[in-house]
Order: sequence, then C-alpha cells, then structure tokens
Amino acid sequence: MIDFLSKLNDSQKEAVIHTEGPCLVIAGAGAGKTRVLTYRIAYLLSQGIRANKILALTFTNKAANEMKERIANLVGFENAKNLWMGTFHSIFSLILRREADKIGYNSNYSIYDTIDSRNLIKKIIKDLTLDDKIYKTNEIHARISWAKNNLITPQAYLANVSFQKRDLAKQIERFGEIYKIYCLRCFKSGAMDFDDLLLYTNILFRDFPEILEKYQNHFSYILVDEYQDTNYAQYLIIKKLAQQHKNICVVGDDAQSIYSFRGANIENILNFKNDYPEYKLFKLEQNYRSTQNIVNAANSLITKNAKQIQKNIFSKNETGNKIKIIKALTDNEEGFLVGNTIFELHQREHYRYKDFAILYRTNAQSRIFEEALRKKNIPYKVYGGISFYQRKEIKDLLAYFRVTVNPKDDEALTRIINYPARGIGESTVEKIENIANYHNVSIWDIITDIKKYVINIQDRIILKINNFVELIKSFISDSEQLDAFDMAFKITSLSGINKELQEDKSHEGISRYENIEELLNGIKEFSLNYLEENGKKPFLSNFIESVALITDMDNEKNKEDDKISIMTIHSAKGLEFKNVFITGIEEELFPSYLSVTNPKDLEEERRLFYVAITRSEKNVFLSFAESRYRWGKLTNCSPSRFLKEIDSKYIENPELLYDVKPAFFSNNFESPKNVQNNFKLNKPLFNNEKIVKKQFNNLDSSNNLQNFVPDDPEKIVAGMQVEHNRFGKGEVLRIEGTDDNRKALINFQNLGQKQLLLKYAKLRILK
DNA sequence: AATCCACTTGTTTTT
DNA sequence: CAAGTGGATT
Repeated sequence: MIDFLSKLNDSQKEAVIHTEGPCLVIAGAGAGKTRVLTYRIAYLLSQGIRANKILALTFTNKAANEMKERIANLVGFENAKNLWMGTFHSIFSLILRREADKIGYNSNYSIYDTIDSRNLIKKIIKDLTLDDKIYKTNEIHARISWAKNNLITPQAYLANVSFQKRDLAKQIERFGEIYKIYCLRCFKSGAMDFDDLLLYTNILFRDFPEILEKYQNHFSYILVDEYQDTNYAQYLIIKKLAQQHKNICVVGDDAQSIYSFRGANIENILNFKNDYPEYKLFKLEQNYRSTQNIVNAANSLITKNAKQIQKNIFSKNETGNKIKIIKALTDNEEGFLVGNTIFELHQREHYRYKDFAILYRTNAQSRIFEEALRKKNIPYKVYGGISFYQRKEIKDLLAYFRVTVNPKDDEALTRIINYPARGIGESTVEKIENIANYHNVSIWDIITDIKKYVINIQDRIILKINNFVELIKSFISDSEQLDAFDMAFKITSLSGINKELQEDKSHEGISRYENIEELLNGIKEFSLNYLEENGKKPFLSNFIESVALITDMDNEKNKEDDKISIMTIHSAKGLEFKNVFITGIEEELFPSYLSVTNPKDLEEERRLFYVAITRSEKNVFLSFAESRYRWGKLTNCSPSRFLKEIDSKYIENPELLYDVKPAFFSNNFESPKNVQNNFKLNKPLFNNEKIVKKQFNNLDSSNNLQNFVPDDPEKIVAGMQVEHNRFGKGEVLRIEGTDDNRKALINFQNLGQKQLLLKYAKLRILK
C-alpha cells in the first residue's frame, strides 16, 4: 500500500482503490471529493497506468489546475502534465482541433464567446427584418443554447412539430430559421460557440465511429468531477467514451446541483445506475470542512427540498459558533455592517483577510461591498463580474489576433475593420456583409477579391479596404515566424491600437491602455509557461486557443494575497473559507424573483443557499437589508424564506427575522396578499408622477431645466408658443404628419426655424 | 463619419 | 443605476 493512502478515511480509501468498472461517488459538501479524485488519479499512476490514458473532466479551469497541482505534488510534475485534465470545453476543443477536417472545420477555428454570439444573433434578426422587441436576442440565444445542449440540430428543430407549435405560441415562429442561419454563419466563419464544442464533439462521435473508437481505446480511465452539473451533451460524450473500458468514475452531490439554467440535468446522477447496472456506489458523508453547527444548519435547510439522494452528512469537528444574522436598514448599511464585522474579527481573533468571503446572488451586489471595504482600507478582490477578456479594448485587440489566426472569423473582422477608424464606414461594412451572406462566404473572402463582386463602393473606399487586407495579410505571414508575444506586440503597434489608446488621456483611456499592457504581459507569461511545458515556442494561435476558454477567475489565484474574496455563490462553489458572509438574503433577490413561481427553480435556489453555507469552516453570517436600491429605485425588502427554513436552534439571533414593525409603519392598506415587495406599493400615490412634478414646477417658474416637464405632444397645434428644454422658446409655424411621424416646424427665438419630431421633442406649451 | 445626447430597457447564476 | 440604442448635430 502506498503511503499517501494513509491520509484518507475508510470510505475515501475504498473509492480510491476501486479502480476497475463504473463507480459513483456521492460526496457531501466538504467530504473530500477533490481529495478522492486526486488520490485516485495518483493511485492509478502508481499502479503503472500511463498519465495520458487518463481523462479527468472538471467544470472550471481552476478546479483542473488545482487538481493538476495537487497530483503533481504526489507524483511529480513530469508525470502529471501528461494527464488529459481540464474542463469539458477545453478538452473537447482540443480534440475537435485535431479532428476538425472530419466535420468540415479548420483546426484553427475561432471560438465565439457570448458577446460574439449575441452580436451575430442581433444581425440575423435585423437581416430577417424581424421585430427585436419580440425576438429578444438573449432569449433567442438561450433557446439556441438549450437546443444545442440537448443535441437538437436546426434540421431536427425545424422538423419537430411540438417545437414549432411552442414557438408559434410564443410568437417567435421563425426561431428555427434564426437558429439555422446562426449555425450557417458560424460555420462559414470557421467559428464555434461554447455549446458547439459539445455539440460537434457529439456529431464527430456519432458520424465517425472509427474516431470514437480511437478515443474510446485511448482513454482507459475516465473521471468526472461535479457530475450533477453535466448536461445532456456532456453526459452522452462521457457515456460513449466510457463504453469500451467502462472504467468511469463520477463524483458529485445532488444537493449541490446549481447549473440547471445551463442545461445541467440532475437526472444524470440519478440515472447512473441505469446506464451501469454493475456500478459500485460510494458515499462520503463525513464533512471535514465545517463545524457541526454549520453542517447541521445546512442539513436542516436542504431537507426542505423534496428530491434528493438519501444521505446523512455529519461533522465530527467542534460544535462551533452559531450562525449570526445581520440585519441592516439599507443595502449601504449592509455593506457597512459586514465591513465592521470583518474588521472586528480580524482584530480580535486574528483571522487573515484571506480567511473571509463575501458571497451574493447577483454580481450587481458587489459594488456596495467594494465601497464599504475601500472606506475601511481593507484589501479585497472581486471575482467574476465583467471578465477582463470581455472589456472592449481587450476584445478589440484579441479580434486582431483572431483574424490573424482565422481571417474568416466575421465577428472579429467586423469589430476591427474600422477600428481604429480608417474610413471604412458602417454602410460600407453592411454592404460587404450582405454580399458575403448572399454568397454564403466569409467577409474575408469578399474583401480579398472585391473586384469579383458587384458592390457599389467608391474607389477611394476600396483603396482603404485593400490597405486593411494588406495589413492583415502581413500579420498572417509574420505570424508564421514570430512567437506569440512578438506577434502580439507587433499587432498592437501596427494596427494603430497602441497609438489610439495612448492619445486618450482621460481616466478611462489610461485604464484601457493599462489593460492592453496587462494583456501583453499575460501573453509573455503564457509564452514562458508554454515553452517550459512543451519545449517549443508558442505561436499566436496557441495563445488564442488557450484564451478563448479562460475566464479571469482562473487566471489570478489568490495564492498568497491576503485579501477578502468577493464573488457570487456560483463562483464560490468548490472553495472554502474560514468565515463566510452570505448577503442580500431577501425575498425576490435570493431566491431570485425569477425562480419563485417554479418549484423546481426554487429548489435550485435552495441548493444554492446550501452551497453557500457549506463553504464555511468556522463562522457563517447571513445578512439582509430592509430596503435596497434595485433598478435605480429604493425598494422594500423582507428577509428570505430560506432564513426561516434553517432550524433556529443553530442561529444565534433568530429573533431578528421576526422583528415586527409597529402597526403605523406598515403601508399595508389594500392588498394584504402582497404586503412585502409589491412594486406597486412603492409607486407614488399619484398615478402620474408628472402631475406631482408639475406642481413643483409651477411653484418655481424660473427656467429650471431639472424640472422641465413637457406637455402631451398631441396638444400641440400651429400658432402656439412653446418651450424646448435646450432650444428655448419659439412659435409653432405648422404641423405635419400623423401619430409617431407628427412633426412641428418651430421658429425659435434664438435659433431660427427647426423641424422637430413631436414624439421626441419634449415641448412645453407656454400659451 | 464620428460624437453627443436623450431615451429605453433590463439584471441570476457561467463554460 | 447601468449599458445600450437610435437620432441629431458637428
């Protein structure tokens, strides 16, 4: 027996050494899931299995890197680096690059991120002259994503009567068509979106049995982390790959399934026994992370969910402190109180700052805590939110890289064809796009041979386009020689981006410039690492491939930084902290207002809360505010139902949840059903805010623009004296058009005659 | 063509 | 409140 097995308990050890055949490990929070996976891999290696025969799939790069590091510590880096370990997306994008030609792609295909996908969808909706009020980009994108995750191709979608019926009922009967065009446009651009990586892997394995067989034979051992979060596309890939050796080990916890919005299917874990009747089940029920109080509190919450695998999670750690509720009057006060509590614990009990996490349901909540901590000079780091790679200036530069690697990439190309400005305007680009779509080729195909197509573009603009083409061509040929960093540096300067940003001396401009510098530093670092790991210099394409699937969560580890972590609960999954603050635990926020109507969604929110609580080792603080700014308006909030679902014997101050206000504070007169949070109650007593404002206006007739209140445009007729908030006073000479097109010709005292569209003009009648 | 401004709109969670 | 849109202005 190898010595490192001594660090496992009996059930962990069993799960580690049972290497042959399918096995399912159900592991409660903090029960050592990752530990089992790492030791299992280390054990396999120690049994003489070659590293590259092992496939280990995780959900985040972070989890993958962490595991790699831990395994390297056990068996050495040289051995560990040959493991096939990574996220589903990164592993299968690698395989797809190898096999790209089989499915009609090039191995240098681009990966569209969410922004690219949505931009493309917007264009398609516009091209089909559909109403973007009905065909909402985000909804269409979500539906396409759903279809792909369930392996429904456009053809299958269009052929399915019930889908057609559904779309008709939702008044988006042309969705199937959009979906089809979307796929075609991605294809002609040599691009895949995130979901395509899984869909095309499935297509590859379905249509090319010999390829499937190759990988089936290759991967003798398959391990999957967070199995409860797999969707159908992922499930099927694993199932097919495991068919040959059946050495598949999946690890998961149904109580921590929080990604169903991304198509994750909790049934996958429940159905494991059907796919592999001979499977072996291991349950890891002892929580090593948290105090008994925390584990018990979390258990008391999760029993409110109907559907779950029976298990008994327990802790043998100290009983620990009870959970503390923090009640705040406003969201600002919540930030202040959380900051104070952290400061005190830091002073009194000498916790390091990195021992703290502030968690919330939505990214929008981060700002308050940032401000509160900044005021107190407490170091923090916000994770997630707007990713570094999604910033405009970064996306722009990356677009140059992408076009250099794959010039057919239309989304990248349209981003940069006129950035920095080089006189190729919107209408020109639109013309070219239309031609490209008409011929079903990429924009690059058009502009490299523009004379072949009949487009009415002036010669002087064609000259500019040709200059752009030459620029990109020079990048392409240079990129065959230069390494990633030199190439990136060259592009930054020759594209004009460097100059453009250097000239901008505004606050944002300087920060943009710094971001570009940071990206270049990142490429330098990447190049060094690549050289070290692979023994050869990386090209720009290598960098682009790696960057597409990386989020900034993965990049910056908090290693030695002594900072508080601020992040969503979703991104906190898999992490642990000594002290955890779960904030904004209010009805409509957590659980989200979008999930309260659907019992399934509500259960997922509850699991999310469960995940949040079980991140903590020592202390849990639950905070809520009684009012908070949402959508720019101050709204009343009430404590979340989840707070009351935790058995109060684990809470130090449960009375705060039931604190009743004096009767005369309640504004509950008419609708007892919706006492709390009914938005209607927050509206002014007068139906029309304008009436109220106008009264103020009339009190002070001095020309205060702040209080400018326009009159109903329909009342305006020729001959009136009117006032415009910018143009000043004038006389209406005549009215033309009807409804939305109603225009007024007005002679302004200072500016002379102007034609204004009444719908927008905002005029006040003087007499 | 580019910038500016007023207005609308919409917010869960992420690979 | 923010980011994004679409119209008007220079």
